[in-house]
Amino acid sequence: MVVTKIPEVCGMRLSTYLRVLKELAKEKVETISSGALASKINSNPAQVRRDLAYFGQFGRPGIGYSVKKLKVAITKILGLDRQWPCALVGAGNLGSALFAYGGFYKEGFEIKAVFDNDPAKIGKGWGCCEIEDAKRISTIVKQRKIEIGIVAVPAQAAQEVADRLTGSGVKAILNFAPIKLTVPKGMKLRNVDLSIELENLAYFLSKSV
Amino acid sequence: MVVTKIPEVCGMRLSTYLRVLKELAKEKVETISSGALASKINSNPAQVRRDLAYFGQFGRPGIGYSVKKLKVAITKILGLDRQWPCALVGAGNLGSALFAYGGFYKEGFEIKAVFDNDPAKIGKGWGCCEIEDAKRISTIVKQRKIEIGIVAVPAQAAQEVADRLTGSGVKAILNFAPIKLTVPKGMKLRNVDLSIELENLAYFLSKSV
DNA sequence: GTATGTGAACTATTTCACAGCT
DNA sequence: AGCTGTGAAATAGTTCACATAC
Repeated sequence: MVVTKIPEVCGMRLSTYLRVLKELAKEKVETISSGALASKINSNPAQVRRDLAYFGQFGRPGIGYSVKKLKVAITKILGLDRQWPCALVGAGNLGSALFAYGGFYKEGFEIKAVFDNDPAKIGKGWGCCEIEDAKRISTIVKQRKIEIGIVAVPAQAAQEVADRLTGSGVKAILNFAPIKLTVPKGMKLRNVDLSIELENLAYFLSKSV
Repeated sequence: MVVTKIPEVCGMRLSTYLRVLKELAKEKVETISSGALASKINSNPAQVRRDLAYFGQFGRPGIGYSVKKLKVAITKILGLDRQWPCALVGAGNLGSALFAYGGFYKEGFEIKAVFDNDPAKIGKGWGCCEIEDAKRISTIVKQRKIEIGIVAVPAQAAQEVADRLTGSGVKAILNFAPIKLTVPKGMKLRNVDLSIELENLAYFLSKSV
């Protein structure tokens, strides 16, 4: 196939395919067609086939896709065939929720350090981690070869945290602070903004009246 | 202007514009150009002008946009000029974080009820709310005229919760459970999936190697 | 018959570029 | 001069439809 630009959203969809495939694997389903896969999520057969075709030829005409093989293939495409050492900054409510949320660990995202700047929290044991002083981000990130930073601090502290993370070699940041972070070029940044999600609902509700 | 279809992502961008405008209003800035606004977020002047033009003519050639007027206009477009009664289902870690996160209330999203199915939690006071039995969702949602449901329960409980919410007149759902919810047509659904966000980072990191 | 992979058609969205207003 | 609003062009992404493989 000719080299084609892969749409930005494709990665996101691969994640959802993978989730379905894992479910199917558990149920011992052996093969699945693009149509059947599409109907399990909000999609259509052509979209599924196209998305997969960007990365190779995984299916067999007349048969469909081998659940097991496709699962392995997508896991690899998404880079989930390895561990990703993460640091969580912010041990407040949101930080706790993220830490407790088991979903990360399962996919290879291992929280190797937790930081906060509240003296009352520093030193407390937290699962396997001990909460450490945010001042020590640089040292520890380098030491533990952390690659992804999760920013769960208030807006006004977020940029400084991001600077420390990027300055210590983190390659990507998942930002929960409701602020636009400035990061060096080449750094991957994703924002999850809870207010904006709700506002978006309000927008659609208002429109449809 | 000719009636044009408004891109899906436009609402999301309006939210970010609004955030900047609020900041500017605080700083007593009176007007701003599309270029200056664009440079404050990751955008460009043409995009900003186009987004605003979908909804009317808010700017003045040679001058720019009145910060105050544009703020009011976008607030209205996004449906944030009113209160949105919300129900939070799930009083676990994530639920707590969402409840504690003040950002909602500020924008008119008022959490009018909190539900859980854990007997140890039911009855406990939680800020102004009392945690109520998830069995009572229907009654209370109707009673309090709740319009938006926030689902912060484990995946296996999410569909049932969603069914109860939609069955009691909720018009939109913000879903944090890592599962594809099925909702009646016309219902607005947004998903925030923490694992998928992280997976997406991993995907981009893997690609760029 | 069934289902893939993929050019080609189509649709959506962004960006250019400029007439016209302040 | 500076900046908006908007046709038109360019780019991105989705869906069709069919040759081909099982």
